[in-house]
Amino acid sequence: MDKELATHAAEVLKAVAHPLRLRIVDLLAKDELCVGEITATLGEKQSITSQQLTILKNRGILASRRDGARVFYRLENKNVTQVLNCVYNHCQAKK
Amino acid sequence: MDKELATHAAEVLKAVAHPLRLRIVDLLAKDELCVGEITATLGEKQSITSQQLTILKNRGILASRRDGARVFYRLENKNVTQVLNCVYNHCQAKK
DNA sequence: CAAATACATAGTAATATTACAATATAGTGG
DNA sequence: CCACTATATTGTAATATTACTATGTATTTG
Repeated sequence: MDKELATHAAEVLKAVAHPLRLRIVDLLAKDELCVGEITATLGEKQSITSQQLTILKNRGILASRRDGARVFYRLENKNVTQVLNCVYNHCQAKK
Repeated sequence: MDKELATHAAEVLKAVAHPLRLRIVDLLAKDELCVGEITATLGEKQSITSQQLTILKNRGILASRRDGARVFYRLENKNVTQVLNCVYNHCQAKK
């Protein structure tokens, strides 16, 4: 297996290998949402949510658009959903 | 999405979110191999390879058995292969 | 038992990640 | 412009990860 591919794949995996980031991606799988909605839905602090949104955006998982005072985030890398489904199926199968 | 599921899924993702660990898992997808073979095939240092094998074993991804002086590692968590295939497909699709 | 081979672990310095509080910036309405 | 809402960023301490060297342990062979 290609070393470069491994490095790239590891970056993608690291990007989502965090409980809050996983929940954010899961939440945005359906529609785009603004930061306030994401924060409220997940019950996390504003600054932490924003921080993790920035990480996901920088790593190409999410994209954002500003609409007035609000910023909406959406899933940019749709393939990530499939990766997560695999992991979820695996986790639930283990129960 | 369940917070607990997110935490568990994140742990699995973190376990494989490392270039060398990904290459190890990929290598062991076919058969079990001993540490020496893994080290030689991947061209990494012995101690680092052993360290990463231990991490993968502790996190339930691999299992091992001793046969004389050698220790063979094998994929214990077969579901991980599917997760990795998703990531690889994604990475290659992006090219 | 001694030497050699195979593997694991300890110690460590550099770096990355995390959660948090505090503050800054952008936009809206009056 | 002012107050308010919405989001982003900064600074920081705690913790985790990484790569590496050196050393330890287990096993086989002579």
